[in-house]
Amino acid sequence: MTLKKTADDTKTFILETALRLFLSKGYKDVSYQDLMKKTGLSKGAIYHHFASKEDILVSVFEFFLKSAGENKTPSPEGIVKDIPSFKKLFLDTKKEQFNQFKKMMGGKDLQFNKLLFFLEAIMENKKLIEPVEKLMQQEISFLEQSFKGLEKHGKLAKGKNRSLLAKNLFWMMQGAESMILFKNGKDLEKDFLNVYSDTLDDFFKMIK
Amino acid sequence: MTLKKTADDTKTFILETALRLFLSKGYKDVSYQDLMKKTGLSKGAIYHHFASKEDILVSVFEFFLKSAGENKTPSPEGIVKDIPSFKKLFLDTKKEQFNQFKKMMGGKDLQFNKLLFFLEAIMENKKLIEPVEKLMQQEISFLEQSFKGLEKHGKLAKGKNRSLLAKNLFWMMQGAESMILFKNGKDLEKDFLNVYSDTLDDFFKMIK
Amino acid sequence: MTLKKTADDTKTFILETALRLFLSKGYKDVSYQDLMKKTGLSKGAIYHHFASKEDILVSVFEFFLKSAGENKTPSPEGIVKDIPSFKKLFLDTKKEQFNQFKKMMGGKDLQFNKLLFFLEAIMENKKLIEPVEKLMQQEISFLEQSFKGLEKHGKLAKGKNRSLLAKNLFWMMQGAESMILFKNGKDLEKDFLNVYSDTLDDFFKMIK
Amino acid sequence: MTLKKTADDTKTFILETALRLFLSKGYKDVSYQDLMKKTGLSKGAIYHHFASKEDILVSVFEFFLKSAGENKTPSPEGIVKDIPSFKKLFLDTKKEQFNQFKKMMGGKDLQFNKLLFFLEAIMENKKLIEPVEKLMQQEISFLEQSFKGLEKHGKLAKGKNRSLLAKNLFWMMQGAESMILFKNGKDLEKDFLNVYSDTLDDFFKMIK
DNA sequence: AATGAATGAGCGTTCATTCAT
DNA sequence: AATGAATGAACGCTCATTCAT
Repeated sequence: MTLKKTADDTKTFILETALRLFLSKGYKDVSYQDLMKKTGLSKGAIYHHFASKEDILVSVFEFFLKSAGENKTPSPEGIVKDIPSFKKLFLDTKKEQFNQFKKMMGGKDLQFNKLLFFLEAIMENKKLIEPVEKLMQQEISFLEQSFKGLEKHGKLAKGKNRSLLAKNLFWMMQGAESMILFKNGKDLEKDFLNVYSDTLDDFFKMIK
Repeated sequence: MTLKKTADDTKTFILETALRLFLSKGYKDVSYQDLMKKTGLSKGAIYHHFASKEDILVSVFEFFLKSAGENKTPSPEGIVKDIPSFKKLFLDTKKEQFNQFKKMMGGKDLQFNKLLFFLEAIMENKKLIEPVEKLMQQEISFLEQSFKGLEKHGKLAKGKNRSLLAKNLFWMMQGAESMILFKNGKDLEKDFLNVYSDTLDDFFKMIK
Repeated sequence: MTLKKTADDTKTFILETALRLFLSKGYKDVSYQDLMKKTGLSKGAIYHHFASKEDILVSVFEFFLKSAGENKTPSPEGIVKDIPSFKKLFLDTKKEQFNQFKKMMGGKDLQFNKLLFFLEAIMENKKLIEPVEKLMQQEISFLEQSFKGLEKHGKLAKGKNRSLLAKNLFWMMQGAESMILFKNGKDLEKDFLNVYSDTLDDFFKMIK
Repeated sequence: MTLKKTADDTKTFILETALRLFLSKGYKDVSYQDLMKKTGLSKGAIYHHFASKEDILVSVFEFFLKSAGENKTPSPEGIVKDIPSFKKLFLDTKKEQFNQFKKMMGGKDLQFNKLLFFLEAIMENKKLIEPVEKLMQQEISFLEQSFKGLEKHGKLAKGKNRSLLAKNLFWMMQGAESMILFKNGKDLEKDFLNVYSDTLDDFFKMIK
């Protein structure tokens, strides 16, 4: 067992640092100066691992997607039996995602802005549109399978267009989420979880 | 009637040009160089009218909100009688907004990104949070009054929480809207209107 | 008797304002922006009265010299009878100069820096060297005549080179004065008067 | 021994160039354009070595003081035996300082203005007040020890306040020195040395 | 693998000045 | 006598990138 820092370690370390910075300040506002300061590496070292700032962005994006995709609950369909269990699963999954984020952000603050990160990334490189859409589709799938579970246990009227329900719930979540970013809450994590919980309640109230 | 260019004309002209640029490239990516090129004015002239880039942003923002707020349909409650009339009113309103935009954008391209504009503006100046929220609230109100009209004519079950319906529909719209930006459609306006139409259909299907 | 503001009034008003600014911030650091703000006039108005910033400097300089030259005690030779009367005359003259300054500076602060003003003025326009030297020569003359008075009343050994004494005392004063500017005294006027008093004492002690 | 240009070489080279420019034109009038032209380096390169223009000023100032402080005559007290030896020591010291300066200024012109440099530096950064005062105090000390030497050899009446004499002579020198700057002499060095010589003569004549 | 010296274009901003009104 | 719209050059500074070591 050796403590020697491998090239991969350094690359990953740069990616983590860059992700943290991108999420909190936005891609445009992160400079090599910032990266140097936060990584403790020289400009040359960073250029040795990544060909350009855009390269960093793309790599960070992939890194982010990989991290975000890791903690997938295997089969919501088998878990969700009724609305309370759906809600619990959803909130637990989100909590887990937050913990993942916090770990990524150095455990300190959760002052990130995913939306800005996505938008800037996509403006800089159109290739990133596809993975973002895929990520969204994954989340919609997760919801759809949950609805399937509900239906199986008679908690959702048969014949409902589950795919449509899932998509709409997802957008409602997204919209409600973005609202938090416009506000200046103290405890971002709590705000998010509250919004998720309320939105779920509202949703089921709405579809009766 | 005179053709003399007044100071206000120039200010408005700068604001229009800046709005166009901000919407298509984002605040960060618009430089005084761009503004000079597009307005035909010198840097000094622009600074004569606006104290700083941030001042331009704030002024553009107010200008944008004023423009967006002008074409308000007076009373959706009186107009909406059933779902088709709701849908027609909504789409007509959106079409009108698009025309307003297109006029603003010089009639040429509709390659704008409202979301990025809002996010960057707010990141640059927290005072802009409030007007954005107000604008959103106005749109939600519009929807709520439409639901009231529906209810009055028996097209919506009595006792429904109309405010909740309105908010959720708004978020669904927002989410669906943002999806368009991630895609690379040829005819942005048609894409938007289609999405609005589909989303409305989905919504009413969903709440039965 | 009329209250109408004449052109001369405005010119003088600009000069006073400019002098105040030059003395407190230095020529280089005073912009037309500053002049506009402090005079309440427009750029064009200032340019109407003075052809350029250098023109303002030269005019201000003449204005300053005229003001400084106005309060000349007519004949120190007739007044100075002994060292105490010399000291009194000198300090009174300086006090009078300060009052003149304070009036000029709007009665408020005495945070001026004559030395910087002279140096910058001269660097900008070599023609200003001569009047500065003349002003200095006037002050030296004042001292020389005082020494003449002392000698006449037997308070100064006959045969002393009064011109040399005057010049040296003047330089000592200048040096001591400049020292004040390097320090950050609270009460500049008191500091100056103390230094003058001490320097005079030292001087007479020195030449026995 | 290698001819490789090290980072320190470049830093020192920038400092030398900046000092030269500051002394001849004043801090305010020296731009990065000037620095680029005179050093042959790019703006970015200069910024790589110094964080800001103020940083350059402070560093130049320290560099100047270090250079000025290097050529200290060890013990004037042991060397000065009579007025001629005092005068010789003083003029030799000044000549040595001039040579140092000339070397610094590239051997070419001696069109510097120490006074303006000090004033501007101090106005830009109050921390520089202290070292300037210390430098002045060193020169006064030098004079005081010379007087001690004179006294020891009976060339100065016992009981004279040597400290006071030194301070006053220093200010006379300063005043006389500054006069040179107001004039437009052809041979600055000769002018300075003449003034020093005359002032010393005058001084000893004055205190008899 | 990593350093940091150097580049050159671009940034937002301030400046003194001109001129039509 | 006075306004203020407009100019264009210059300012200090930051940026992503290159490259010799």
